[in-house]
Amino acid sequence: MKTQLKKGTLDMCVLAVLAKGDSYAYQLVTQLSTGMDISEGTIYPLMRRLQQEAWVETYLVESASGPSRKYYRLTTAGHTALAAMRDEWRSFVNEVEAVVFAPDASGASS
Amino acid sequence: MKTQLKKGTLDMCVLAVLAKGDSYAYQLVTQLSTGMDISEGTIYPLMRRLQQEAWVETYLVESASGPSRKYYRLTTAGHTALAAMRDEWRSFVNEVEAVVFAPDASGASS
DNA sequence: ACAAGGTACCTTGTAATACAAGTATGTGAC
DNA sequence: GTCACATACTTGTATTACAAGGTACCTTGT
Repeated sequence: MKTQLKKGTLDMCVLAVLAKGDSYAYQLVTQLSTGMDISEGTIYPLMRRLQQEAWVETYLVESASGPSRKYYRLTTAGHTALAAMRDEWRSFVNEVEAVVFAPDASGASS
Repeated sequence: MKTQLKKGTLDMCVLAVLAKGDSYAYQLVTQLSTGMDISEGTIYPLMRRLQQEAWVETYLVESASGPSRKYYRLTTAGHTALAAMRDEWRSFVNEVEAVVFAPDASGASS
């Protein structure tokens, strides 16, 4: 999958997944890897950014099958940010498609 | 407009505009700046990339109002690449929206 | 007890790309 | 002669995704 297209969308995707329920980084990689394809080297810096923006907060939970898991929970600001990102994403997609799938572009035989 | 979202889409947008008719960089900036917002510092390196991929070819046309214009014309390979990009864009949007606008995400209580 | 393998965390360094700011040249207006 | 505009181009900076590596915990086999 094209790396460049993902730029700026992964934070929105992660926030959207967290909106459905708390999770931890390793699991997010697993969940999002079906389809979106995100890797560990990406998620950890990303989670730190989200936390620095105060969009998520963390708590530790012990695991029976490995080290403690650091769960992330969406804050109120996180929900707000997610909503804004969804809007921005929608407008962006509309603008791109207005250019790329313009009525005149390919179909007509002129 | 969010810079990061544009990553990887501008080349597709430029190819799509060129599919409707030849143009030169300065004009592309003007056209795409209504909506997409692309800047000169972006377009010139981008055009060179497109040319290196052999997706566009150039020819010079003298202008009565300034330096000669370097027009870009889509090659056959360029049309093919544009079609592939459109497909990839569509799948990408679908995958993102499957995550971000998932049925379960925001509406339900509980 | 020890090795192996999966879970889970995190940190480098690298590549791609968009942009602001600057350089240069031609043309016409004042 | 200077100013503004059209047009081409360059350089340096920021953001981000990723591969590759490293640490630590826990279970299972031997």
